[in-house]
Amino acid sequence: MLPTQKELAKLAGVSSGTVSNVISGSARVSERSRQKVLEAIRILNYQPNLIARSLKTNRTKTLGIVVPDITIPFFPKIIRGAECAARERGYFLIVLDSEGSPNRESEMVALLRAQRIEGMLLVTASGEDLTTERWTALSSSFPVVCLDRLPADLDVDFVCVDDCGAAEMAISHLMRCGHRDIAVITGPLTLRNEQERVRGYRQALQKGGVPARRTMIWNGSFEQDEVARICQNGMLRPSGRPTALFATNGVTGLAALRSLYSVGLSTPQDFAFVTFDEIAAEDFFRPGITSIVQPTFDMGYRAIEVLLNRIEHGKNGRREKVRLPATLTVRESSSMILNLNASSKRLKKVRKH
Amino acid sequence: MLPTQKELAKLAGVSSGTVSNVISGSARVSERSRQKVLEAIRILNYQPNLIARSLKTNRTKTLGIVVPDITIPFFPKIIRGAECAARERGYFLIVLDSEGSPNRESEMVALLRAQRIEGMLLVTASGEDLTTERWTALSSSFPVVCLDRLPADLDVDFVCVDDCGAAEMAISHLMRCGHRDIAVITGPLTLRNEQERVRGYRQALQKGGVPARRTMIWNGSFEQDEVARICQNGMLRPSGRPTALFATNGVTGLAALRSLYSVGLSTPQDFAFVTFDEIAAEDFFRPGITSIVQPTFDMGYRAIEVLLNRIEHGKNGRREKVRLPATLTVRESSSMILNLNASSKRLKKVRKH
DNA sequence: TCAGCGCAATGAGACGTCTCATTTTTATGC
DNA sequence: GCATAAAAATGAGACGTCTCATTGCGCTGA
Repeated sequence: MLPTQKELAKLAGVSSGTVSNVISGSARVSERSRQKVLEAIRILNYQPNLIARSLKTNRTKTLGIVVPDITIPFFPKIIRGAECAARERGYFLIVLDSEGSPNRESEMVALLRAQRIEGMLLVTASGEDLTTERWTALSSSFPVVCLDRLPADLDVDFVCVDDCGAAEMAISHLMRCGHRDIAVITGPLTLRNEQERVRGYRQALQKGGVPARRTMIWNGSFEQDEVARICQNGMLRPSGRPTALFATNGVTGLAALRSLYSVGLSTPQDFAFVTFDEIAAEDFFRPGITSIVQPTFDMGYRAIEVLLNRIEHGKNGRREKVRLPATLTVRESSSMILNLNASSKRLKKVRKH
Repeated sequence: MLPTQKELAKLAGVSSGTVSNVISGSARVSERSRQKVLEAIRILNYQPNLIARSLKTNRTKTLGIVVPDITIPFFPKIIRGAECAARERGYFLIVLDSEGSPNRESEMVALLRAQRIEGMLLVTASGEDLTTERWTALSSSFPVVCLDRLPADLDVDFVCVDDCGAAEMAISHLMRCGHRDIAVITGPLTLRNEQERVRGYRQALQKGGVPARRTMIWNGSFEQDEVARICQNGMLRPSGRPTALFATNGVTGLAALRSLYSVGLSTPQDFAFVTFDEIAAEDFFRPGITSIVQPTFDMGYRAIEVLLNRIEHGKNGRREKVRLPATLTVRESSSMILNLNASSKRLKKVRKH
């Protein structure tokens, strides 16, 4: 149906080898032959069959990226950066969604393997599940670069944000506003970067001379209901209530905020709030949410660079470990200097309801 | 490197044909041989080479989707639905981003053609540019289903929302709140669905007995600056100012809102506001924005169904034209009954600044 | 004129799979 | 035990491309 090189050869009156040489530019061809072939290409509207080429060359010029949930805005932005870098270097990018399930993640990787892709970016769905064996299985067929979420204690190429430093920056900011009782609500702590962010939280408190208390570290998840329960318990308790809340990721942060609003608490009146990731970047929405903004495009872009490095310049050699800095965008949810009296008065009213 | 059927055959002690039959299930194989082959597959960790299979069968089981901007939240949601439907039917989905450029769009389609995909969903970047010739070029190699944005006057398979009806619903809602001076800010009117949405706007006004005025129809775009200029001009003019604004898409709507807030106008105090698409779905952000919510997942899902129908059951036959209903989510940006006095007083204050 | 050289062009073969015509094995009935 | 039919297994060939060893050709200098 679609024209082949053989047909081009017949039309141009040259051999199939010459046609191939014109198309791939892999050998010298006389100007006369070249023109005849190009003309034939034009006439037949020929397009090389990448399938056949891949079979012969054993190269697909295709990369993959697996993310846990493409509808979380964080990931499309990363994908954009990755796709851009891939295209610039002449590679395709296949996007797959593991829907947060390690099983589906393995399926996706198997599919990519069957498609003979040359490398993959992985934002893993599994945290602790990513054991050495699983990692070996995942990365046995092609290079894999981890993105955002890192497997614990494995020596792999990765690109992520300086989670610890960013969290520390956020907490320091809250402390400068007068807060001492700062709670943190986390996602699943099986994820390495969640741990790092908690570490940054602790570190900032320590530097500020405030002891980190267990009752202020709320081990949450990505589940709306679970986060709601935890946050409501923590915020409405009679004593030892935090004046500020830090969420270690956007999904959890949104769930926390949603749940607290639903019981009548709001930020910044009742608690200061800072979250990793942008929830609503638009400054005219109230409350404006102070956020740690990750360099999403760059993360995707750099990750592809690391991956192609690995693909094109050897499998061995030191793993690249890239940590990009994040920035803090201060908005009203955290910008007020703490006033303990006013806030505890308001809270009493809320509790009466 | 990766094991092949030939190696399986040798290990299992059967012929390559038998191995193939076991793997593809295309012919009867004795239980004994089947077990031997399965065992060999297990031992060698064999995975079929889809490249080679595709070359032989001329089928890739791969579909494509091209969207104008993956970072607009609307599209990932569609992609999710499409990916889900594709996977259920055993197809891959390659996601590409045309970045709103018709040229890049053509490149992407060429790439997909070279990859020998079997069909494609297209949210076209070009509006008026999508002439019959261009369409023929795009769809000459495989079936194409248009999504969301439709080419004008072409008989194609498509899935979109009932744009006209949804817009009509939004405007009727505003009229029920007492508004008569309702402006509409559009995206590029080269896009067919933008036209449809304006048509719905006109239709609602007509049904309500209000003449549509040219000064109330603001022909905008996706560009922040252009939308800002238009909206600020329209909203700050001395007389004939609209009391309500309807945006025909989320990108334009966000730009409009941003620009009006930046000059001190806000909704719902100074103007009622309704937009196509969700800008911030979270109900605790103020102002809550009344929005037309499209069934994004379903759109993607249905589009794949239509596409696979076309692929698996013949290229000919009537084009499927699917229009899904959208819903209106009323929030505070439009929920107040119009009070002309209050609003004009506020406006004067704003203009003085 | 012709050997020697270098550039062009050639076309067979391979990549891993599936298909299908053919051969071999097994089962059945007498 | 043998003829026959049915079932199973076989392996060569093709898909479209690239590669590479070989051939063809024109030019140079002796």
